[in-house]
Amino acid sequence: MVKQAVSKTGPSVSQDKHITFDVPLALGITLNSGQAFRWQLIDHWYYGLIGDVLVRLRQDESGVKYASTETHGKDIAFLIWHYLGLCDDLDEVYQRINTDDRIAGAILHYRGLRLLRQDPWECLIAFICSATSNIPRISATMEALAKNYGHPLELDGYVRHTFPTPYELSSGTEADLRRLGLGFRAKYVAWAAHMVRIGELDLSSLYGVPYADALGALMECPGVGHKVADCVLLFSLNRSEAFPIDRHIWRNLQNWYLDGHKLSYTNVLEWAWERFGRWAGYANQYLFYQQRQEGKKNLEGGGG
DNA sequence: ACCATACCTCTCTC
DNA sequence: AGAGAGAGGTATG
Repeated sequence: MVKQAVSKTGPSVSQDKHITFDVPLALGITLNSGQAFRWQLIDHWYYGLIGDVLVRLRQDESGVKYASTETHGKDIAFLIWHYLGLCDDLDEVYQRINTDDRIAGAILHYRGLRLLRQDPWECLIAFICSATSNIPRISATMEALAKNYGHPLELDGYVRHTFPTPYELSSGTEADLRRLGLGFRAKYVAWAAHMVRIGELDLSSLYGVPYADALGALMECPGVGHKVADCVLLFSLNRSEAFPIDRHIWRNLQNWYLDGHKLSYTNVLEWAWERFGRWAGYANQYLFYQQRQEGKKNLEGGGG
C-alpha cells in the first residue's frame, strides 16, 4: 500500500529562504541563553520577532533557513545577520577571553553562542521586568505586553504580536500593567515608556557614546540599576564590554576567581575588564550560560 | 560607603 | 494537590 501524501500545512505557506555563512553559530543556544524572551520553538523552527518582522529560523549545515512576514523593502537576510551578531569575530573573542579552564570548557561546549543585537527599547523593558523574577515569568510578561499593546502579525497561520512602541505602551496605566501581573515593576515600566516617549531618554543616541555616559543615561530610569543597564548595553546596544553581574554570577566569580572576597559591583566590573578586556561581555555570557546548564544538570541528577 | 529590608505575584518545589 | 519558599534587582532607610 502506498501512503497517501497529505499536506499538514495550511494554504499559502511561505517560501523558505537561506542565509549561508561559515562563521560559528549556535542558534538554539543563543536564542535561549537568557538574552531574549520571546523566541518559541515549534516544529523545529524558532518563531519570534525582529523589530516588526515575524520570522521563523532554523539552522542547517551551511547557515540559517528562514521565512518572514512582509518586510516593507527591508533586507531580511541582513536584518537576521545583524540581529544574530554574526559580524562579531568569535575567534578573536575566544582568543581574548580564554583565560582559564572554566572559560575554555564553556567555549568548547557552547561554541557559537553569540550576543544578540536586540531592540534597545524592548530590551530595556524586558530587563526592568527581570527584577526578582524568572525566565518563564519574564517571557509571560513580555507576551502579555505584546498581546495587549502591540499589533498582530501572521506567518503561515501562526500569530504573534509586535512588542509595543513606547507610544503604544504609554496607553497603559500602572494599574493596567499590574493587572497583567507585572507587580511592583508596573510603575517602572510605565515610567520608562513615558520617558522614552517624550524623549527624555533617547535610546538611539546611546550607540557609540562612552560606556559611562550610556550607563548613566539608562540609570536615570527608575527601576534601572547598574545590572539592568548593563544587560541593555550588552544585549541591545552592542557594548561588548558591559558585564552584567547578577547574584549568581557574583557569587560564582567570588568563589572561582576572587578568593572569596566580596567586591562591590564596580570593583567586580573593573576586575572583569582587566581580565577579559573589551570582550568581557562575552565571557559573562558564556559563564552565565554554563552556570545555568550546570544548575539544570544538578536538578536532573537529584531526581535520578 | 555599607547593609538590611520592602516591594508584587508568579512559578517551582516538596 | 496545595502551601511555602524563592525569584537574573532596585530604592529606601
